[in-house]
Amino acid sequence: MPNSPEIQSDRRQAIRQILELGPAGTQQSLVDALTSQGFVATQSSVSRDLKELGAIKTAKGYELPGPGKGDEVAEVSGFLREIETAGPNLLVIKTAIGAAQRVALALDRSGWPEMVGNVGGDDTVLVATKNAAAQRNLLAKIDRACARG
Amino acid sequence: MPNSPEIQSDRRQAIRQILELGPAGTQQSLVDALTSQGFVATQSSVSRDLKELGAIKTAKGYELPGPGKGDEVAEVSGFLREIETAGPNLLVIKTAIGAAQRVALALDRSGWPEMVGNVGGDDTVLVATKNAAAQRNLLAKIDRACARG
DNA sequence: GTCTGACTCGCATAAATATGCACATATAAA
DNA sequence: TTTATATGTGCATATTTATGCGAGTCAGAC
Repeated sequence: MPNSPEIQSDRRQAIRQILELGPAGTQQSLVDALTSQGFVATQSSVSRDLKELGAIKTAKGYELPGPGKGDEVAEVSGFLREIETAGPNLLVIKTAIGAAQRVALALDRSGWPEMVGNVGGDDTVLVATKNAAAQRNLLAKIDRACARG
Repeated sequence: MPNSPEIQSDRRQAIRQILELGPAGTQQSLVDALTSQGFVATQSSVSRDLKELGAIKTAKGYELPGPGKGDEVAEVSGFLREIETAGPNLLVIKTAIGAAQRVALALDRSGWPEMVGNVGGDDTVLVATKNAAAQRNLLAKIDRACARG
């Protein structure tokens, strides 16, 4: 029983909030917490959500990386000029002259899993992604990072 | 077949070095890497080592938190005056006057798993640990952090 | 309307991780 | 030395997490 895309994003927002309060020991505990908030989800979905949110597992449980993860990209957002897809698994990012290396480095450090690798030239960065879905996600994430930066 | 404590610490050092090079996807891959370096270990031990090292699991695999984790404690090391054990699971930390709160906060943020909780007074912090082993480890970690700070 | 393609999800299960237990060694005490 | 206590380990397994697959839903094309 698939949900509307909205429900998914609401659920992920809820997970964010729960993790703000403190680490979640197991995915099951997150499922329970979500349930008590009226969300319906299984461990499977939570597993996928956590990956998508970029959560990390520490000795205490799941946590969201503090601000500073992904912010590397926000910091260079001023250099970005244009982003286009090229085929199903390549992004072409045009940057300010000479800024491509810096942008490429920031992307590397972001730790975003949909990115397989990238190369920075002078004013262009090529980003390889696993597939079209990853390509789409990554594009969305970069957009979001820019909105913040 | 238990090992001398030295082997354990060497192995953990080796794990540190391996993780410096890049994230390890699974614990088994770490076991293999260790084996090829002449260390004998099973997944069980690696699991325990990773917890002890404070490793985190990201979408890419196991990583060591960059410098900055545990450094919270290093930053307040100047306020520390004396550390003593009290029973098998309590540490009593004497600090500079008025600094106990700040030290307690730093300890909280360190994320060290052997710490169950702590309370800061004016010049004294009480730290509760699960047991004697955790007490010893924590003491060692604080010492190490101070050496750096 | 039907079709098609992209997407999300749960189920079942594969894969990975954590841990209780027993034993071997080390360490300390007597 | 002998004895007692503590620690580290592997094995076996419990627990937890990830994922292949099929079903359900939606949007857009026709």
